[in-house]
Amino acid sequence: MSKQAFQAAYIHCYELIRDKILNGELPGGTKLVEERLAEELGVSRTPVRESIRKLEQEGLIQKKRVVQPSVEDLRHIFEVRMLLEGFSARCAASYMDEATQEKVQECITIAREGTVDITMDANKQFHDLIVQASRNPEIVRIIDRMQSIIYLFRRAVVYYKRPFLIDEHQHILDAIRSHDAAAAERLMKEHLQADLDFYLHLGKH
Amino acid sequence: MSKQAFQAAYIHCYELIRDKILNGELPGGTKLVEERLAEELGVSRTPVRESIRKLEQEGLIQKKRVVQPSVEDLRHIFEVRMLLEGFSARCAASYMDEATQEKVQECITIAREGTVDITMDANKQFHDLIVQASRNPEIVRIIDRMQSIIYLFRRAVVYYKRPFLIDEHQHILDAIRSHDAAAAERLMKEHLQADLDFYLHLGKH
DNA sequence: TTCGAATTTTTTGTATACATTTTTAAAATA
DNA sequence: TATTTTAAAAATGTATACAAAAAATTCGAA
Repeated sequence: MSKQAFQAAYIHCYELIRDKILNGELPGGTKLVEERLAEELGVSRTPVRESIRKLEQEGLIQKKRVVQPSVEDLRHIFEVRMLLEGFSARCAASYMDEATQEKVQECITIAREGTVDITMDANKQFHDLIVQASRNPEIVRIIDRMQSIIYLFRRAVVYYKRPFLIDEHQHILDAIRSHDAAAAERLMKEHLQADLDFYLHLGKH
Repeated sequence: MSKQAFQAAYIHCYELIRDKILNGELPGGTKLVEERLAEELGVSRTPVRESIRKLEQEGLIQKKRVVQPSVEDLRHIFEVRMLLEGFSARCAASYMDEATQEKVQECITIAREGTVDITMDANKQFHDLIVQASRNPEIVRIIDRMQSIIYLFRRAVVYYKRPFLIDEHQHILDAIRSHDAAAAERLMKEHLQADLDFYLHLGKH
């Protein structure tokens, strides 16, 4: 049996609650009551409490309520993404090894043909690999922390099949492969801006 | 009596433990034992536990031990600072109103003549005001989260009286005042790089 | 001695009870 | 009816007890 067969309850709770938020089972605005969740998950309030605190730190919960990110929130997050992921793309153009470039290419290929879920995963992986090329754990952590909210957003984008999204990914990779740092950064920023614009436009309906 | 006269114990604990870490009473590497801290602070383990979790999220504690940031950690943090504070300085050149510019000027003036503690506060305030000019709460939050580790660092820098530090602040403000966004960003990045270099050089002794 | 198994001690994780605070609902007054 | 007061309930914060896990120590054998 694996050494990790047993998982502390509070970690398990954290993941369960997080998933409930991300898949919409706990929609934005819902008040999280410790006792109710405890009963639902079959544990005491203690681990639930810790989970909620952690989710609060991550920004998915605010004042015991599930966050419903506003358009402004999204703008702010994307501003940070453009800075940090743009920088990461620039690094990738200098540092990323061939094997990783191959993996990035696979993400693009898979995303072209997969189901919605597979495409979402592949697109996330695409960004993750580039962020990791920054070789800066702080940057990785910051982007990771925003991931949850980005996730809620990305779901909508892929669901509506934003045109050119995957082509843009390909262009970014091409720039990285030809070690054109300035182009990689610029293309990444434009790509994120397009994502954001598309999303904001959707909100108009 | 004010409505906030009473403070939840876990908030109080958080602040006390945090201060103990920042002022060196709990030096890097120290193992934090819930029960001992609880006794020391005169509360039960419950609020202490929550405080530790929060400090873990903030990066001041890792695996129950007080973090001792490595040179690499510092490099990574400063890379992020250069990106985000550089951007903020750029924004400041466009958006910062005159009243705030005045406040920034005061920070510089105070820092020139104050004691070590006053100078530290003023320098922190200088950076805070510029970060706020980004008008992006995400950026403010990220920088704030790094503040604790930055604080430990800044203490050393001011203690050893890095030359030109305040002059550089003045140059940045001048660029902001003349609405030269590119210069503001460049000067801020150079300033942070100089800070980092100075610190790394100190470490060589 | 040195290594490793076994045991003790320490520390953490969880449940539960109770106190305090906040929220909600109800009643009473203008 | 609207608004404030008061009472009720619900929810959170805290302490404490116990169980499980991790760490430290002891002991014996090579």
